Amino acid sequence: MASIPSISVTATLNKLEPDLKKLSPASIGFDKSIPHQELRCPEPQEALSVLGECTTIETATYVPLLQECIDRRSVSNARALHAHAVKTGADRDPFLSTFLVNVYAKCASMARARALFDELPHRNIVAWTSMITGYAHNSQPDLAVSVFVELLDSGVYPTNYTLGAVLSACSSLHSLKLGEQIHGFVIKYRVESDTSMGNSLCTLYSKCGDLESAVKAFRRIPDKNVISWTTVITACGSNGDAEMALKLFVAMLWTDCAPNEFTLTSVLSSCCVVQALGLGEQVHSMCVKLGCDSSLPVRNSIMYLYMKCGKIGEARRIFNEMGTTVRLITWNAMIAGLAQMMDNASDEFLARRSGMEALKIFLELNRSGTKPDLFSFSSMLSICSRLVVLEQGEQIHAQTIKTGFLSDIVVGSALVNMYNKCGSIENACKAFVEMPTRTMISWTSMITGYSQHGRSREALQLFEEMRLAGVRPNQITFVGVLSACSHAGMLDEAKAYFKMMKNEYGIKPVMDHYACMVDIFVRLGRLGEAFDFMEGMEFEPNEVIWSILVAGCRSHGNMELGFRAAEKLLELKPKDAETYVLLLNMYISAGRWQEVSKVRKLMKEERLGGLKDWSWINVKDRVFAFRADDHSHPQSPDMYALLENLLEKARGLGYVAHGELEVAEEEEKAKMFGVSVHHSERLAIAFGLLNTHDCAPVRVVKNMSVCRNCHDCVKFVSILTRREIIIKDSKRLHRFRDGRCSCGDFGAF
DNA sequence: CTAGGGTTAG
Repeated sequence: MASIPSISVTATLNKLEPDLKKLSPASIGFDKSIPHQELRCPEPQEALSVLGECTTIETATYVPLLQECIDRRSVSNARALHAHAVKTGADRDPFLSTFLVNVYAKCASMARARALFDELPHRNIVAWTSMITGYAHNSQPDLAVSVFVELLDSGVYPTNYTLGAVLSACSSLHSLKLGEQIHGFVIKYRVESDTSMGNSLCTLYSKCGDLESAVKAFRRIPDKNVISWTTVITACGSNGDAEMALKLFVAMLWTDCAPNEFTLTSVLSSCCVVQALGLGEQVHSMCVKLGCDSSLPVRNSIMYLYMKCGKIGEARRIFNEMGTTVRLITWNAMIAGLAQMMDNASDEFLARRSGMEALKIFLELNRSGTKPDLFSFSSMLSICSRLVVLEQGEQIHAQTIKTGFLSDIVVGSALVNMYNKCGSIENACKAFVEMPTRTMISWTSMITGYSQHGRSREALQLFEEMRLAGVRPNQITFVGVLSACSHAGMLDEAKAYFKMMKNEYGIKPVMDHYACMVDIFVRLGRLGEAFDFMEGMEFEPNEVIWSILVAGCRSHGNMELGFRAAEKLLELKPKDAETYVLLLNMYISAGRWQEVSKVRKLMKEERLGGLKDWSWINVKDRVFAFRADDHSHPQSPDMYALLENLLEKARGLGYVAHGELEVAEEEEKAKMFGVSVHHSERLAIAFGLLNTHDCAPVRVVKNMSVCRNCHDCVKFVSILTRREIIIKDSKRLHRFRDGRCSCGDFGAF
């Protein structure tokens, strides 16, 4: 076999491109696929009329007719032919009766296959194998295995075909233990060198999550075919090693083995993971050259690739071209792609645009008469949680109840998450409790929810319950646990959990865990210890950690450490405009003008000039966007009047505006004209208060962090209006109630 | 009587 290049991923990808460009169907010796011929299948009566009234019919006459039944999956025709064979006595031929078992199995009629199998006077190995294959292919892998056990008990020897069928059952059961025992049989019966055996073993280990053994099984196949290559490429892709998948694909191209639509689909999905648009485009053109682009899975993968790489227009074009062949999975890929884009979006505008597009597509999907499934629902719930649109989320919740998909674990977890992210922890809790089964992910989701709502005690209690239930936490669970500790300033607990994570669960701490720990030290004002703790990190701290330190040093008045952290932060050249504002504010308040101009210059270099403050609010299915000091909405006079009125009352209750420095460009303008500043969230809140009923919570999304003044101000507004106000800003969720915020006042700088 | 592909949650 061709050797696999062992160079770094990006280098490999760059090197791959010229090679791929040279590719053409001829260069890899690919036969143009033969057009699929229309199958002509006679109705039962017609089939019987072919046989006529003749009573001495040989097996050979039935076989082609039964073959057509298999191709058409026609149980009724098979039954008619079977009945006819019984009448003529042809079914006494062991070959025909065995074939009939296989026909029923292939037509997914396992009950009939079993009945016939049980009546067979001589069960040969082919009949046994047909039964096992049948169960394995008809989502009854457990029955497949028990038939295999029956076979062993009856003293029959399995063949490579039989073992392949059992292995496939073990794969769908994800049972490594069982599979390894079958692997033992493979060695015992000396069928290791059989290509299909190797392929089945590769699939087994891949499905059981043992990538190393899967690759080993592949390497041991002496004559590798397309299926071997496709299997190993898929194995890498589905076990989190997309780079290896792509390397293997290139290695494959150096052999005589041509890729087919299965291979290309798998390769495209790996391109999606590493967002290799350039490579993906070449694979796309290869699909066209090889005539594989009409395959639905290939098309879906291509569309999903463009989606994931942010080419919505291109994806839409492919989607529209698919016209009437659009199936549910295509809709789902579109929605999932948009959800992904939302997560990868560099700014809130792009994220919102993708999310709103997904809502639109989901509406189209429902109107098309197609029934959404668990994939659609879980993606949509994740989109609703990101957009903080509770009403739409509730509608989807209702739809999941009606369609019965609520009992799905993934949908259930997504629902818990949606309620949490929309600020409704009570409903999240209800959804969590009502789940028929809880996985690690549902526990994690709820723990994180409590933590984000500032309910640290409940978060930690739930974590202990999870452990008691015997569910193993992962990295993300511990992020939730540690951030719960940091919210409540529980340093000792945090240290203990950090240790537990490493020692008891063998989980390596990542950046997020360190960020939580540093955050605790900073909250408690123990800045020196925060620096000491960072010494123990196995990697360089990132901009998030440094900005926590800068902000902490600033609020605790430790300027010396603050400047040190700031220098480090500047070296990293963060991509986030808000971080620069943090630095600017610090340098301005210290009168360090040299650094101020340095930061300004960096911002220009990084093209982070304009900081635009925006907030969004959903009212009755419509989205309203506001900027700072926005006067564009017809209701503006009422909104400003309401705000001034509330501010007046708030001052009476003790609200004082801090002398914060203002840097956003709107504010600079406002200062020049000597007008007061109303940040966008205030306007969105005012609009929400005016346009929703008396006790409805107001939910606002903001593209920047809430400033300290607004944060204080909203607290008073929540008292004065007796309303719950939820703001999701660029950093965290704030839920204001009765003058208090769930963030514990540590979320605003 | 075999073997392989597309969409989901924290």
